[in-house]
Amino acid sequence: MDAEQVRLVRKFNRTMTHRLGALNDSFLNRGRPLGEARLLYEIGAPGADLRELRSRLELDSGYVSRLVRSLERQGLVTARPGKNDARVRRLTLTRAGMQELRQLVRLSEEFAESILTALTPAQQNHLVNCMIEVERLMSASAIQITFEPPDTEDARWCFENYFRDLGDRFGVGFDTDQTISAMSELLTPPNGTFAMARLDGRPVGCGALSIKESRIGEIKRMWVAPEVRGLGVGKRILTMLEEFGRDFSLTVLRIEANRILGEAQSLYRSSGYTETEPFNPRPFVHHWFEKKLK
Amino acid sequence: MDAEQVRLVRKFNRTMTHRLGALNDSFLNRGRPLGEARLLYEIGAPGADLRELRSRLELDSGYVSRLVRSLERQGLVTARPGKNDARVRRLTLTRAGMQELRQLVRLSEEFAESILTALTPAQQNHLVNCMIEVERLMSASAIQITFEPPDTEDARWCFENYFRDLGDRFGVGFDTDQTISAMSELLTPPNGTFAMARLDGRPVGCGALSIKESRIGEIKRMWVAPEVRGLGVGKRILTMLEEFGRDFSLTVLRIEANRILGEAQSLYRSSGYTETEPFNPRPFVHHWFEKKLK
DNA sequence: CTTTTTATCTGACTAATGTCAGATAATGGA
DNA sequence: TCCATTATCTGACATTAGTCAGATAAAAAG
Repeated sequence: MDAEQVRLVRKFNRTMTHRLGALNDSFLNRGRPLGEARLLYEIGAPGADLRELRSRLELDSGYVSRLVRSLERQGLVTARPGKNDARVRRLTLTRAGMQELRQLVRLSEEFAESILTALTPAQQNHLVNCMIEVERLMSASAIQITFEPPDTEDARWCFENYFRDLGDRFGVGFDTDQTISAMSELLTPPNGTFAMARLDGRPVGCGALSIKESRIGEIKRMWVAPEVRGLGVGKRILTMLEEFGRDFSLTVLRIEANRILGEAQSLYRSSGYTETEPFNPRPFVHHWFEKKLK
Repeated sequence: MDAEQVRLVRKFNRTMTHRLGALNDSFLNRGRPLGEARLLYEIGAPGADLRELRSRLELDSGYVSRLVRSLERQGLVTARPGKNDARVRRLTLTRAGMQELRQLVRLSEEFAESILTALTPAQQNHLVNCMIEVERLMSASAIQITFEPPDTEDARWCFENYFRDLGDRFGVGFDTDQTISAMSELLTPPNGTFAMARLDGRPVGCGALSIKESRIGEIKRMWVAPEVRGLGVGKRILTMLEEFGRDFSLTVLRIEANRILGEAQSLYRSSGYTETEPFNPRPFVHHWFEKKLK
């Protein structure tokens, strides 16, 4: 690891902590405790479930409870039992709460503007582009990949995106609902497995492995969200699936690929997969890869 | 102001606050209150004056006093009266304190490394370059320019840099000491003024105006630190000096410039200065500018 | 040699932030 | 129906963070 680069990243972290700390203290902290302001901000215009806020902000349930109570007393938030599940409290902003939120948003906008106005238009553009790159590249390290059950709402969301992407590229609609539900058992051990990539809890990619005849696994449904493509997420998912394959003593992994997804093909090739005979001719599949596991 | 750009800057602020907040909470906060850890980190290997820490971290003197006391009790820091000024307490880390500091540095390095290792070498390079740009461009809005007395240590430091820059470009040494001390009175109202640009308290630029014969001011010692060049600091200093000139009913401002500093010349031209006859022929001066104040 | 300023310390507070162990009620599954 | 689980609430704490008004001593100014 290049020590100079590490130094520069640390420097960046320090100055950003300093600058953004100043932001949070002076802009969001207007007469109201920071915790309350943050909560108000996170509830936002569409409202939110208390449960969700707790996990998003990683706060103690008792603490959140009291914060919400305080916001209620100030007439900024209303809490009512959820429709589907009466245990989960649904929080929405009152009219006064919306007013406050707009105030907070305004302050945060002013801060952003104060950064931009100091620059020429060309510099503004350059700054924003660099920010986008920093965000994108830094997110790579925050992406976590874990094995998960394939029948959650998030998994379903990934599958839908996977099929939509396919459909977009081929100009064909895929009948997702049927395909998705049929899969759930096949993608659970010992029949197979399902890996999901998450960024701050939000799904941003997935991949599945289903075990066919003895010792042969088939990798499918590899999908990576557009905003994190090029960050090596696909490769990491593939590696996890291969490890699972080894643990289950598989000897060969196969992948189908189509003509259009060139990135996918080069991922497979660079991961040691070699093109073989069609092992399972199907529509929209033009290439067949396999790799022997050691 | 472009709303989309403002949105992107806000998004950047949010994700960075989130990511770096996680860093501060989980990495730097190892069994010790964050305040103490920060202080330890700021004292650092070379030690620091308590006074300096107070202003750098913007903390209440009572609060710092107690934090230091706590660190002393833990055997991490020793405080002794300063050599030059026995009021100013000099803080140094004990052996155990150094150990702790190394621990903190190590954690922060690990965090930086975890960001980099997720990327390919080319991406690492790109990320670091983007970070540098973001830091640089964001610092523009944090630079504050104020009128200050010209005989402080910081002013002196700026002057030395100014003369060093000149000397470097002409391959000549300037006798700074004599020139600097003689100036102090000329650059204080009503004889003139002195403006200093600061970034987080650190001087990063200066400019002076001295009032000559009736109604004529001469601008001199315009200097901008290399790391913030191109951010419009020179222009802002110039504008401040012009405002001062108007307040003192000056009608004309003059500037001398030399052949080599092309950036300076274009700054003057773009600020409405026009080239005139030599009003004060001197070595190393090749261009004379003036501007009528309205 | 006074007087003022500066740097720090101390005591007395307050508010914010957070933690933990039950209590309570809705839900889901056996 | 009964039981375990889940989501939240409540009370009782503890710690952290921060403020403010003097007190004290060294240094600088007059």
